[in-house]
Amino acid sequence: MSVGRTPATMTEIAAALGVSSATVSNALSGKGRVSAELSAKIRQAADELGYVPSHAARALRTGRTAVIGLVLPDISNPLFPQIAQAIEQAAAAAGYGVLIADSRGEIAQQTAAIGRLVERGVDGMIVVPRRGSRIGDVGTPIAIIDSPSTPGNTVSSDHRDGGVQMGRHLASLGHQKVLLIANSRQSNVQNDRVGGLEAGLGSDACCETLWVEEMEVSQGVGCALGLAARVADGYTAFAAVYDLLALRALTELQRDGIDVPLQASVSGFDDLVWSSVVMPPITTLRQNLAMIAERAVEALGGVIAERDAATRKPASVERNGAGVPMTLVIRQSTGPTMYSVVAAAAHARKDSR
Amino acid sequence: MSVGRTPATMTEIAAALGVSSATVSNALSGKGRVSAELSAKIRQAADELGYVPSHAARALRTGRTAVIGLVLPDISNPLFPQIAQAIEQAAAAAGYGVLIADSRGEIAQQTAAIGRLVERGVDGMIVVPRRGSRIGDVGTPIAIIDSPSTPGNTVSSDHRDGGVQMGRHLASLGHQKVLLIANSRQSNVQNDRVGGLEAGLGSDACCETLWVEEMEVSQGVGCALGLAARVADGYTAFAAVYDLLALRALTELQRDGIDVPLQASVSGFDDLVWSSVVMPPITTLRQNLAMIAERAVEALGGVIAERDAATRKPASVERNGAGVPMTLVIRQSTGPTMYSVVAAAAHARKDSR
DNA sequence: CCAAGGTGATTAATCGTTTAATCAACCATA
DNA sequence: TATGGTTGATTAAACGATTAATCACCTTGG
Repeated sequence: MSVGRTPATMTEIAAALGVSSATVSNALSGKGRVSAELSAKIRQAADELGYVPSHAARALRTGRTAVIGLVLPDISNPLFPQIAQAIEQAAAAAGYGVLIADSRGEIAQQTAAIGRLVERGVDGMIVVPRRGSRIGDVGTPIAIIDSPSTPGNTVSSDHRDGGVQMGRHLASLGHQKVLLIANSRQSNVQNDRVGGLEAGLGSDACCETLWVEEMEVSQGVGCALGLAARVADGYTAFAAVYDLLALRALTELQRDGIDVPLQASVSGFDDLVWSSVVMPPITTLRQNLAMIAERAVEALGGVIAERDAATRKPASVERNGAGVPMTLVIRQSTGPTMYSVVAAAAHARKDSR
Repeated sequence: MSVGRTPATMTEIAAALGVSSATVSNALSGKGRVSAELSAKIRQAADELGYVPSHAARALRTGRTAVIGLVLPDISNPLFPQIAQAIEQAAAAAGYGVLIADSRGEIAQQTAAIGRLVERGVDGMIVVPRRGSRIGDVGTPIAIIDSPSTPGNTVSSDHRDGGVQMGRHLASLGHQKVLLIANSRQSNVQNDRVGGLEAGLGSDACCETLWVEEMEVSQGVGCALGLAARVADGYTAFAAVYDLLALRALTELQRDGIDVPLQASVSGFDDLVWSSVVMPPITTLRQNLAMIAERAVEALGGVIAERDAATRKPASVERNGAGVPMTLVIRQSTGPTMYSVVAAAAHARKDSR
């Protein structure tokens, strides 16, 4: 291949064609006034010489780096890869590179990470904030991916509606007594989902929410959730607020000899990798991360454009749009309660004979 | 805060102190000859004025961007977040920013992603290659994270030794008939782990390897692995080559009413998020990703330094070091076989009376 | 007293692109 | 034939840091 060559510069192209470098710049950017024929010749020469624009020079001159930062919270979040992938793809399509910064859980680290990105001169950044934290103005355009209830330039899934969908799904299967499993009351996302679930299940359903984080302070991290007892207590479904909790519930139930979904249904959120490979595969809600990423990048691009139009205000425009819909993925971890199954079976028996 | 200010430049510092900008540069970089007192004054002024070096200008002048690229394979790999985090941390410590590039599984995408990074002028890149792919010379320093059996400038865990550790652990629990569960024969990492497991279990153990990928071509993706039948067949342990497979095995066994670890043990690799929260928590091997990342960044830094010392060869130095050790994390998914438990219980009963 | 050497600072060029300002033709209109 | 407007290209000045070359000054030794 022709790799390894010293990449040609505009000046070289200009010299090769006997024109000025300004003309080359104009031709390639399509900005100034260049005759069509010369423009074509320049483009061709650029191709032949293997011209690669110098991002550094361009950044120096224009003050824009064409790089955005991606700040992520506790990276242990298994949804992270998908978000990162989606953002990277959307950013690449919009001509941006993506610089990552991990905030390692700590809120101070989040600020530090943002600072590092700013120093590196990113044009803007997309932040998935640590739950319960607020991002201050850093003089750089920011877009936030969190929950629609977060103020600011936010884009996110419609977590509440997702909850509603799942709630309706469970209700339609006949579940009346449902345990909602969440982790932290601090999380906007989790609260939205819980709210949605309650709404979707309807007012005649009996549901309680188990906040795992609180349970763990007394019983230790990774403690059993005591779900078998709940089943004995009449609960027929466990709706977790994200798949990791769903998995925890599923395995605990199975270990205690409870059949899923025959004796109890289990559902989650986010459709993480394992959700489809465990046995039974988990019913969950998938986020449209590609769309979220696109919107985030687009929103960010908008703010960036505005900002260098009016180089006055850092202008963190509030363009909080509608939430991106989530799609329900029904698998085998949810089903009718055993009683309805039995009833239906009896019904079928009667019918068939 | 003092954010939002126009960041001061070297020229401004120089003007404020009535010295030349070259002196400021020398003082701050500690390179040229500057008197100690002037140097101190300059440093102080830099602080007060809130000097932030322009990466763009520096990059333009020196040709080095202080950014490295991180190329990842199928991003769905749940280990990815941890790798990314570790790399980011190590890179930040070494003064590098990390630009991500996702190769979305496709091998062509991998090449494209690498190309994009090169165009952006990264100083080097760290590649976690798609399994079975080889990276060509792109005229940019590269470090690879894969398996010690990969040629090139590679750093990785000692997967084989990890397998040996797990094999010994299982053997010590009395397991003689073990099913190894892997996905693809193409993967160096998986092959290393399988080899290690076989070695660790010893020659008198009976073990077979189940290649899930091959099974799925005939039975469909996500098919049952038929482990219950294996248990009936005398298998007492299932050693998966990564945690996702272990999870799949665990849930399948539990669904079929087999008690883990009483009737069968299950083990994995990588200690992914869920491994500790499922019930029972999974025995696994943890990679020392922090160390791997450090070494990768360090190795890359070395190659970069060499390259701009001798601006001749692209010099992808072969500095294939020893594998980084993995650590065995014993949890509740592995235990003695039921028979030995029964035997031990009988033994105990006899002893106590 | 002069040459040699060291020290601390400055000068000026350079990296590659962008862009405002300028200029030379050329055509059309008064 | 001047005047004015277009068109197509050039000039030259940035952007901010680095660095080789130079310079002025001071010390030291012969």
